[in-house]
Order: sequence, then C-alpha cells, then structure tokens
Amino acid sequence: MNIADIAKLAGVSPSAVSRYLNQGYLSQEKKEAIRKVIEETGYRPLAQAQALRTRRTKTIGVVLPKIDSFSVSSVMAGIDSVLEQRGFQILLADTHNDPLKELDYLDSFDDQRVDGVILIGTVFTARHIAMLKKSRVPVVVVGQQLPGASCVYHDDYHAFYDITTLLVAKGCRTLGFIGALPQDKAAGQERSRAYCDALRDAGLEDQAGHTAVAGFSASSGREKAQELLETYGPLDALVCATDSMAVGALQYLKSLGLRVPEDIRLTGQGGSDLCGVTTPTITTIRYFYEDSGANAAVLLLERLEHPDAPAKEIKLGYQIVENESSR
Amino acid sequence: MNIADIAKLAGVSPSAVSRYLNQGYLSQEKKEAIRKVIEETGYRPLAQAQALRTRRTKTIGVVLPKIDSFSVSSVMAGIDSVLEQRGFQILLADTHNDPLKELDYLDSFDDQRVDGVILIGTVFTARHIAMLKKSRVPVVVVGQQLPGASCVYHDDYHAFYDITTLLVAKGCRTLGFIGALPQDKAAGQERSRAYCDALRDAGLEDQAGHTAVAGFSASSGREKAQELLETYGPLDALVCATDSMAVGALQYLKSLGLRVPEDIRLTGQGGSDLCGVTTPTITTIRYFYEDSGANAAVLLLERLEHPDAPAKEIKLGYQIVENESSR
DNA sequence: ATATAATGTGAAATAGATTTCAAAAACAGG
DNA sequence: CCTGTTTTTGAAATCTATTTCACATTATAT
Repeated sequence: MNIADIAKLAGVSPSAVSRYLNQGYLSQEKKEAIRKVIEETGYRPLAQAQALRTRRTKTIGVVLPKIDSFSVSSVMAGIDSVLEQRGFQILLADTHNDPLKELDYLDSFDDQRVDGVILIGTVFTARHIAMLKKSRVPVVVVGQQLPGASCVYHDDYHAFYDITTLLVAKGCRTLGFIGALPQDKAAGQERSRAYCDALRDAGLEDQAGHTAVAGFSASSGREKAQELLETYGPLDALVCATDSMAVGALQYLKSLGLRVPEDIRLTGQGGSDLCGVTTPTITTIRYFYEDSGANAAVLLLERLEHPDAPAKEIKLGYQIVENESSR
Repeated sequence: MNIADIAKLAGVSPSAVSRYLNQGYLSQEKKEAIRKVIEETGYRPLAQAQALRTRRTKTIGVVLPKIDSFSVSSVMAGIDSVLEQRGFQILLADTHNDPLKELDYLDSFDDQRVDGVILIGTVFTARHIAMLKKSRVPVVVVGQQLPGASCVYHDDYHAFYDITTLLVAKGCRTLGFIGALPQDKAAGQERSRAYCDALRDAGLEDQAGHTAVAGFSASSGREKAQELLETYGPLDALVCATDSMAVGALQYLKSLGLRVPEDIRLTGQGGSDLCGVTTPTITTIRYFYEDSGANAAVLLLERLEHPDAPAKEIKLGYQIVENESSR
C-alpha cells in the first residue's frame, strides 16, 4: 500500500495525495475522497521514503552514559515528554560510560539519521569540542556547561557553595568532601571548587584539603568516607557529591557507631528516593532532572526552527532538602 | 556525498560500491580503490535510502510504560547491551503509563519503521492481543507471560509462593499482602495467587483475605499497610508486591513504633538499592531485569533471522535476598 | 582447443515519498 | 467573448541506496 495505490483508489494523482498529507493546495472534493480512502485502507506514508526525500526524520538522537541510573532516566523522561508531544521520536544511544563511544555515536548521528542530538554529557575532551564544532546536526548538551554550545545544566557551583555554607552555619568546623572525577566538569570540578570556596570564605581554608575522589557508587562512597576519617581524624561533616556516595558514607559512619547528625553531619546531591528511606534521612540537594531534559528538548526544537539563532544556555536552580542528617 | 560520487572518485560503478558495502562479488583492486576513497571522504551510506530499498532498518522499537523506573531502565540496559553489539539501534516509545498509547505505538511501529518490537508490558487487554496477532513485525513481550507470543518473564508465582512459605516457616501465622492491580497479570494476579496458594498449602487459608491493592509507589504502600493493620489487627508479616511498597509499609510500621522483624516481618520484590539502605534492610525477591532485557533482545534477533520459528517463552528465575526485615 | 562453469562488472529498475513545473480549469473584469 | 489572474492538477524529476540482469571476462574440465 503506497501513495500510488491510494491515488488510484481515490481517482487522483500521487501528487494530490502528497499534498493532502502535507496540507498543500487541494479542492475540497479531492480532499474528501483521499481522506476516505486513507481511512479505509489505514494507509500511513513510509517514514524512510519521506525522510529520504525531505531530509527530515522527525527523530532526535539521545546520547547518554547509562540509562539505568536515576538522574539519566529522569532526564530521558523529561526529553520524551516534550518530543512525544511534538511528534518526534527518540533514537537511543547508550555509551555504557565509554566516552569514546560518545564520539562514535555523535559521529554516526551526524549523517541525516536524526534531525538533532541531545547529549547527556559527562567528560568533555578536546575531541568532543571538535566534534561538536564540526557537527552539521544541532546538538544540545545536558548536565554540563559548555561555552558556545547550547546547553542545559544545574547550578552545581552555588548548590555546593550553599550546602557547605549551611553546614558551617550549623557549627561544623572540620569538614570533608567526597567528590567525583575532575574530568567531569559539573560533578567533579564545580562541586569541589564550590566546597573549597565556601570554606575559604568562611575562614576555614585549612579544611579544603580534606577531599577524596570517588566513583558514583555507594561502595566507593563508603571507602572514601573511611579514607577521609582515617586520614584526617574525626570530622564534623561530610559533603558528598552524590546521593549514592552519601548512602555509602552513611553506612560506614553507622558501622563505626557514629551518630548522624549528632556526631557528624552528612549531605548528598540528587534528590533521589534513597535519601528519604535511610535512617537518618539524608539532606540532599535536589536537582530537577526531568525539567532539564524537557528544557533541552525545547531548546533543540527551537534550534531546528531557527538554525542560525545563537547558542543558548539554560542554568537551572536547585533545592536544598533538609533531612535528618544535617539537623 | 552519495554512492555515485564515491563510485566516480574510485573509477567504478555505484553497483560496485554497493557490493563493497555489502560484501558482494568484487575484485581485490576495486575493493582497495573503493576502500581508499571511502576512507578519505568519510562517506557513510544514508540509512534511510538503504532502509527504503532493503526494507530493513536495523532498528528495534521498545515500547515501555515509564523510562524513569528502576526495573524498566534496567531492562532497557539489558536490551541495549545486546542490540548495540549487533549493530541495531533503539527507537524509544514511552507511554507514560497509558495503555492506549501502547496500542498507538505498536500500531505506528507496524509499518516498516522498525524491524521488530520489544514491549515491556503491563496490562494486556483484548485489543492488545489482537494487535499482537495482526502485527507484521515480530514482537517480544517482556515482564508478562502471554501464551502464543514470544516473551521473557520472571517466575512471579514461585517467587511469591516461596517467600510466603519462608515467612510461614519462620513462624508467622497472621499475614497480610499488599499487591498490585489485577489488570497487571504478572505483578497483580500471579503474585497474589501465589501468596494465597502458599497460605492454603500451609493450612492458613483464613489469612488469604488479608490483602490490599496498592499503586507502585511508597506512599500507597504506606496507606495500604495502615489499612491492613487497622482492618485485621496486628500481623506477623507483610508481603509486598514491590520494593517501593515495602519501603512505604516499613515507614508506617516504624511510625507506629513496631519493631521489624521482631514484631512484624516484611518483604519486598525487585532487588532495588532501596532494600539495602533502610533500617532494617528489607528482604526482597531479586529479579534479573537486565538479563530479561538481554534475553528479549536475543529472542527478537532470532525471530528476525527465522521468522517462521515458533514463539518461544523464557521464564527467568529469581533470588530471595534475605535481609534484616525477615530474620 | 572448446565447452562449461565461475567470477566480476555496470546499466537500469526499483523502493516510496515530495516537489517543481507547466498546463488545465475556474473565475473575474472589460 | 476575450484576456488576465488565480486556483488546481498531474507528469516527471528527485532523493540515495540495492538488486536484477545481461554481458564480459577468467578459470577449469574435457
């Protein structure tokens, strides 16, 4: 069942059917005749043929590090809610945390497979920047600020500046920080820098060195908490770069018999369910992942409509959810 | 840059280039000439044109209820790991828990947009069955057994039979069950039926009525736990159909001042991180979501190769992770 | 050396839409 | 009724690959 068959059945030319499908010039009678035939046959134009001809696929590629993660899948949900409503499909590219595959996928999307790309980024190398520069397909980055590129990200710096300041205001004087890899600008550098700046501004610069770098798992949070306590002695507070790290740290602290928050305070980031079910519940910085995905999708669609508009950055806020671990 | 350009540059015909790309007959010299030109130009054939001609898209559609959920995103990760390795792409269709949209997506995938579909199903109506019957594209269902269809699912019945029996063996005599909607055959019917059967077989059939139906959230688990306790009085154990329900129930039990497991035992299902971070940790039935996704992908690829092979069902096992809440 | 089989090659048809272009039809104004 | 617009219409070109077919070249067997 193709457009020619429909045309024959409706007694018109294929062009007329095409115009019907794309709201072109057409008399009422023919419109009606075509409508009827399409309804009866359940005809739907073949997406590939349309894409071949028009060079538009109505499909967006999403490159992400790992779909089975709270933050990433939330961003995805936000992206989807916008795109679905605008009739776009999503082609998924999961790199399984391999930044090299990120490049591969970006490259493979750069032909006309998709109309645009959303990149949920982690690490940006020089090759990433080069790739984004030369890309003919518009790209929007989520989760990282990338000057010159369209991007949507959270205000990591102020989030961690605030939470550190909050702990100091509660009377914490000896602090520790469990951070992420510095290659990750948002989760690694910014959060760590904010922590140090906040301490400096509070006159506690001597604490700035009490930092460790963990992976994004609870177990590595646990290890690094141990490392910090064993290296620097008892601490008043532990700022963690993510909720899962904080959960791991909490388990370690409890295993030592330390009371949280009485003996040591603790904070995470993300706003995941985990923080609400531990004992004590963990104070966290809530990020609006779904919003960030939705914003990225809107930004990308805007770029598709106005390809020459300048790149736009959207910085999203955060919300400190004060739970028991910092009271 | 199309196949004709490449052909011209390499001094051959487009057919030769096509054969090069599809390992057809070709002399070594021409192969080499073409290889070189492709390398220099970075040419990659246009996917839409290939798909139009061959009627194969190398793309699989995945229809799912909600991407930002632990189980669903884990299944996705499993699907992806297999498909990626076999050079297939994933087109995502998130129904946001609307079974009607499920039908829409299945329908829209039934043209030649994708080579096959994986459906992470919840509720199956008569229209679903009809749709699957008439579908020209192979479909594999994940998470639900559907006689006659290819599917991959967990052994919900035995999982819940076992865990109920385990609680009885520990001495529990008055039990309660928080289940899911019966429209969901796997999570609703099977688990509930297994719970009742296990009680009957243990000679405790009078307990079988102590059940409530909750949504998949912690808050509804909390409500239903309250409902059960207020209706049936003190209980020895609470079997929950999912981890999140169990978390909600636990919060309620603790708010009453009940000790878990001393005063009342509690179990969940899923094997999510949540179970390991609560106090006490929650005994759960671990499912192998990633495996189920991977199995579904393999099954689907098999069907693509042997379209006439009979439908195949894969029933996956489970693992009871005994944590503190049932000791 | 000849018949036969195997291998290599390009021209042309094909997949299913959209879009351009020129012509036909309808309409208005004189 | 004729001329000039405006509105409709379909034939044909186009998008980019694959595949068939017929032919040309080798290689192998007799």
